[in-house]
Amino acid sequence: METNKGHVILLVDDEQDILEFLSYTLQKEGYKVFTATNGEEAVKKVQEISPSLILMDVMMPQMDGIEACQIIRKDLNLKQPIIAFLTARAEDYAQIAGFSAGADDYINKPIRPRLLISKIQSLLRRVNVANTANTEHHEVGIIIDRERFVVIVEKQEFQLPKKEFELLELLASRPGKVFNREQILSLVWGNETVVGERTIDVHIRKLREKLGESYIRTIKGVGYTFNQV
Amino acid sequence: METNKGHVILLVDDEQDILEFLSYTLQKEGYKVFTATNGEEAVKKVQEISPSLILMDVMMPQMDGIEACQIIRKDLNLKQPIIAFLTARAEDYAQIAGFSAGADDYINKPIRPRLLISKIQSLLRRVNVANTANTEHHEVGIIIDRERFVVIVEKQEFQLPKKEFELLELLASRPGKVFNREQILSLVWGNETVVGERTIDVHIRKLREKLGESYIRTIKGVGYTFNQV
DNA sequence: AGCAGGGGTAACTTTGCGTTAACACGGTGG
DNA sequence: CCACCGTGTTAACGCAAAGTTACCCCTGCT
Repeated sequence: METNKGHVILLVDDEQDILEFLSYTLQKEGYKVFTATNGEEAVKKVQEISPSLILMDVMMPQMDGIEACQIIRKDLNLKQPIIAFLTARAEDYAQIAGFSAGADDYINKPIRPRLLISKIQSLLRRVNVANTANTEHHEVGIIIDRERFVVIVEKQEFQLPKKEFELLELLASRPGKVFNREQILSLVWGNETVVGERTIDVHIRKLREKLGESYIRTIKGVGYTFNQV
Repeated sequence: METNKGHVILLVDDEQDILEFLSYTLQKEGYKVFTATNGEEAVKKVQEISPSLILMDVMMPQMDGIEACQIIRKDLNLKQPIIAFLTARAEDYAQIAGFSAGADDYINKPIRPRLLISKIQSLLRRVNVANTANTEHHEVGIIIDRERFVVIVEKQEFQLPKKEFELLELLASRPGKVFNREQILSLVWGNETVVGERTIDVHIRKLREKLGESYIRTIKGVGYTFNQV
């Protein structure tokens, strides 16, 4: 899936071994990877390369991850990246502090590569949605907030059930693109699960009921698309 | 960083060499350092100087660290300091006892100065986080006081048990963010401990019972979130 | 020993999401 | 004009997730 490629990831850890290992793993997946060995350096790099995602150790010399996180979050000139902390066990409190400092997720050491990749994918999917949503939402008037699991349409906030949310998230991730039923099924439901075709219609119906008729358009014989304009 | 300065640290160890060495290291970083050579002395000093942080050896003559820790924790008149034990590696058991006596962390000997500094910074940040959290949550109508382990909702004060407190603390650390069960389990319970899924529900229930129904919202199939507004 | 409270589990209930089934409707081609 | 296809719409049902309650074990205190 070429949507994974091209994302810029910043790795921050004081241990060279870990940096190399992760760097290798992620580059193999097609990401552009940059590194830093402490918080101070990380903040500088963020300004230079404006990454989509930061994977950062909590405990580091010079400036630790939480402090760096706070600084990045406060800088309104930055394109805000997703920040995930790497933590060893027994640092529970640091994790909590991490959340209140503005972290989006955490990943526990020791790192399992496969799990890491899949977490990264799901984190980066947010960006697609958030970005397109943010840029488009002025025109479209819709905001999809995955973190809070709410959708805001014309200043009205909706709390959608899981599947409806995921479906909307998919469609809105690329406004104008027509998703066919096969794609929708495999992206929202997954490749294994087999459900009847009518299921999609029903969820579309519920979405239209809540958001209004104008957001999702049917292309007969093809699929559905999230309305631009 | 300015926030580090001005913190009062109490060192407790029976070996004069260590006291001097640590004293020197920490003073160089800008902390105000006091010392004691046994538990008894430590307890007295705490009352006098009311430190933010205590670094204390476990094994000491007169009164050992664990006993001193218990006494300090029980004294409700004290501004509760953060307590970290200094331990040799072979004292695993003492560490466990230390946590149940109310310790916040432990630091293994031999002490690596840089690591020590960074740990201290992260420990002391708790105080800051707790403080900022207090002000933030005023809007929400809830105050979470980590120092006194107390939650205040609409002017009513609650003494929560540890697990309930930690769970609430996590959720409230980022109002609006949805935490899934996996995250909750690993952040509140830790990664190794395996507890049944229903355990979370039960604690959520107890919290709702005490705080009222409106603070914690369930997002079915996703997780829980602390309500804004 | 006895008691109290925290923490966890087990078992049952409740809820509401996701899915299906059944039918309606409109366009299209034979 | 009607048979068919793709989709819209609604109601109903089953099931998994969350709620709830009671109970047990452990620890600490008296």
